[in-house]
Amino acid sequence: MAVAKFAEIKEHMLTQIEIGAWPEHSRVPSENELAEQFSVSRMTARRALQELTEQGILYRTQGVGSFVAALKSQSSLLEIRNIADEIQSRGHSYSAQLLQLTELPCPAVIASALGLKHQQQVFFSLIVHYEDQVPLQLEARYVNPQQIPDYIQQDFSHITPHLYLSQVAPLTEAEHTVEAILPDHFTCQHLHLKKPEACLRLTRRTFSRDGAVSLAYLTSPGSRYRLGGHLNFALEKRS
Amino acid sequence: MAVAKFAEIKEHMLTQIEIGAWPEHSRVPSENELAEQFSVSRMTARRALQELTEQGILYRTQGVGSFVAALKSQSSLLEIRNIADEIQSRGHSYSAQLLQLTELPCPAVIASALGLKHQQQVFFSLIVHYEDQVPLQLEARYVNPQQIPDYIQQDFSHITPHLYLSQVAPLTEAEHTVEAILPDHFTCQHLHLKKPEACLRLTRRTFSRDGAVSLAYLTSPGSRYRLGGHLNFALEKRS
DNA sequence: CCACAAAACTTGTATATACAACCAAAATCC
DNA sequence: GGATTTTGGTTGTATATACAAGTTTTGTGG
Repeated sequence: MAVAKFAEIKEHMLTQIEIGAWPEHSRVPSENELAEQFSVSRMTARRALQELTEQGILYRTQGVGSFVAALKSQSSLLEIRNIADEIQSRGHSYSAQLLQLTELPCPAVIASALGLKHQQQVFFSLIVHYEDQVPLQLEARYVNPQQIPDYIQQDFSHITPHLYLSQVAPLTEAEHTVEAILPDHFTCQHLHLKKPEACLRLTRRTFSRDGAVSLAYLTSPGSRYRLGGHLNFALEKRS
Repeated sequence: MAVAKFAEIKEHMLTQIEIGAWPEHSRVPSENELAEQFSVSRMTARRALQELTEQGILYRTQGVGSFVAALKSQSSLLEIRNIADEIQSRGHSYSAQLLQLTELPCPAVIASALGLKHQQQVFFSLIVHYEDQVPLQLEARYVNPQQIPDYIQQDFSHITPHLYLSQVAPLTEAEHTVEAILPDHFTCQHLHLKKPEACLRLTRRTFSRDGAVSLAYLTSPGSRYRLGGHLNFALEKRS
């Protein structure tokens, strides 16, 4: 089977929603109707409806029917984005300046976060990301050399570390913490802040199947950046 | 059927994982084995495995088997928590002080966020949350009176607005933005800050089936609070 | 011993069927 | 007209079966 039938049905339904043929809160065909239209069993049609529901694209009520969910929840998950994409999608120009790309002995905090031994060598990169020539984010990143041995050979003026890493080592998870801090002198300098102002610091630890890959500290001035737009957390509870 | 069979199987498997009987990356019973153990059809056993996989608790490989996923991804989603629970789960004492609970004409920003008309009446509450007598968060909340007409009659010294709202109007979505700000004088006062320091401001808009329910501004000092612990964003991409 | 084939087992997809639970609208009764 | 019951449609759960697709183990032939 080239492509699964339930996937074809999903495709079709997504298209209908995207082109506006099925507006928000409108009713979509029932399981039986879809089954007949696509000449499949009800269970197969059901699977398409089911998965779209899990993705938050439909909602269903027993005894009533299936409906198109509000679009605002759409872009939803998957917000581990590349800052370059993020800036460009706002229609602004992106550039970056590489300040450091070295190998250094691992500080204790980093070692425990990456599952390395203290003083073991670790890759370190320091980059400033600019939006329209204004510094938007200072990225300090530690990378596990056991998992990404070629990290230090990359040209990070053309590709962001995050994009490179996600190409080389498919992420399985990412762990975040967000803090509000007053930046030190060094950070202020690179972010072109005349005096310290409240900054967001996003700490991001990424994992692949084989363990922790990298630990990044992403610091952005509060006046220039905010996190989210819509960070949609899932509300699903374990059943 | 009191409780669905597939749910019982999930329960059993979750227990085994939680008590450590099935460690990380260990193999769990196959579809056929589960089907026999629980005297159900393979399709029912499959559903249990399937849903646990979608929740990130298992991972499966065709032709190989099903395995327990790494625990670090566990607590994961569902981080729309009650601040009272959050504090108490850290073993600290929680208390709250209600500063205001009124009805007022809707500012334009709030109106558009809640889908109300400008100057229409809206409920407003202002609360300080304390952890061990130290102010941890200032909560300013606007509530849609069309959806929650009884909001203003509640006793928020015994129940947090968020908990009350989630009981009355089941959330379907929540939208967040996170900013770093320097608080104004008023906020400093209520958070017992002698001088302004970097604060996290989480803006949370919640929705139920019928639209926007409430808009909350949650401000916490950066020195006392950080967001996440582990905000695990899902990496699932639409198929 | 090694290479290859076959078997056994796993998950993935699909079907046909049955009944339960739920809801809304239509029909009926009073 | 209004309350009640019936009916038909919808989603939810469960089963038995079949075959496809992938991996590992076993067996066989050389």
